[in-house]
Amino acid sequence: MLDTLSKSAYSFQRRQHLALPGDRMDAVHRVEEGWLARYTRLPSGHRQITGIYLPGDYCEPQWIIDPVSAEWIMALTPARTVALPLKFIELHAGINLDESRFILSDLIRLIARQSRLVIALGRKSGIERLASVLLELHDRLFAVGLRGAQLSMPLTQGDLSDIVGLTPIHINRILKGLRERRILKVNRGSISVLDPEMLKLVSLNRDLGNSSRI
Amino acid sequence: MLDTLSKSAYSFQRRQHLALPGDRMDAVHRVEEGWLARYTRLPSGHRQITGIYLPGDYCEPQWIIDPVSAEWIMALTPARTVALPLKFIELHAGINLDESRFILSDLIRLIARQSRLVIALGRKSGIERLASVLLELHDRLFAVGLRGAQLSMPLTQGDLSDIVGLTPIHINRILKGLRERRILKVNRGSISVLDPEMLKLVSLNRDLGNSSRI
DNA sequence: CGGAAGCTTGATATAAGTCAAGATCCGTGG
DNA sequence: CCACGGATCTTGACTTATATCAAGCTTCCG
Repeated sequence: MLDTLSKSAYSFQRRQHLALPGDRMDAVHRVEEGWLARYTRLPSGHRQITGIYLPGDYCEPQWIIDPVSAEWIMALTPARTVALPLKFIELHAGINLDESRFILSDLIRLIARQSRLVIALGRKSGIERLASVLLELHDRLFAVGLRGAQLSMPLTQGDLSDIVGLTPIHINRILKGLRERRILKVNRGSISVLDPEMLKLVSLNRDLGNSSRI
Repeated sequence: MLDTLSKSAYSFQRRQHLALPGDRMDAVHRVEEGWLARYTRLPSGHRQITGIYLPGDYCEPQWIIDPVSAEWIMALTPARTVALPLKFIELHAGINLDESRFILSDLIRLIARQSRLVIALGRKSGIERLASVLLELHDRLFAVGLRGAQLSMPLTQGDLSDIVGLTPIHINRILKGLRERRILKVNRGSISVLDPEMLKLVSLNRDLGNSSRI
């Protein structure tokens, strides 16, 4: 009973922020529906997205340790979350141990995802980066049981460019190639993966990615 | 007494590994001396460094939550660490609370550093990336009280290229420019920051970085 | 119906990579 | 003590991936 009382539902419109840098938070949010992003703005005005939260993820699990937001957290689509107040998931209090363990293990996944993004941005070509990111999102959706139409990814070409650090124009050209090769289905504001195996190959192999001349 | 008994000292030669991916760890290491790096290898053979550990840092604080190493951990210089066995820093056990809090707050810093690296790799030019990374390392060294000669950074141009995701050749050219502008002192295998304020400006401003024609 | 957000494509510019050749330093074995 | 070989650094010439600039198109929504 305490448990249900302690949780409350939130909903966000597209582009609405869940947190701003410096905000002191009193809850970790579990995403029920929709997509969120954490991002930073540079002096140049550019935006870099440093992580994506999907349904089932805890949004900013590190708030369990330090409840101050370090970045902007924004809904990429209309979204619903459940707020899990920090006072009910105190680390050493012996209450809600399960929930706190889930959150901490999500924290591990967050770190692993950030590492993979560093690797993609540091050492992969444009097409490989894009393929890596799309494949990872596809697999994460699949893993939480979202199939069929739900597997379509509500990302703008501008969003993608802010994840992989490329120009929207260049994203467009890469997507064109992958669409023509029947690896992706690309609509305005959404992308779906038609051929995950092929996408995997593209994400790994520079030469494969480049060969538009087959 | 228990406390001293539970900690043991390790030392590593340059290039020696502290952990390999998949290793099950039984301790978090606190770095006493020297530099360590976490990195991943790509199919192409390239290496991407995803983080640097300096004296005072806990090496892989996430092992407190999941004691399986996700990446290679290697000494960049001869290094000494103290191993803090996980069984003595059980999260919810109420023992060694202080140490466990330190480790967890280090985890937060790890995430923040990874985010900054993503931002640098995604949205900054070569010179800005290099400046950001060098400045961050400089500031971290300074913050733990390493001054003077200790502030010199034992990084090879190859190491730097694997941090910022650029060719060693290109690193060399960028360093040349920064050396000529008296912002850095560059020796074989080590770099020191002569002018942190200027380096800060370079790390923020694309135009400033480009202007070799002053 | 109009305007904004998003997408598409072409032409050109530029940052960074690649290839090539040496130079310099450093540890190690004879 | 010296010679050798490997790692590291340096520089030049050329190539390529990606950015920039420019223009127009499409879809959606108020």
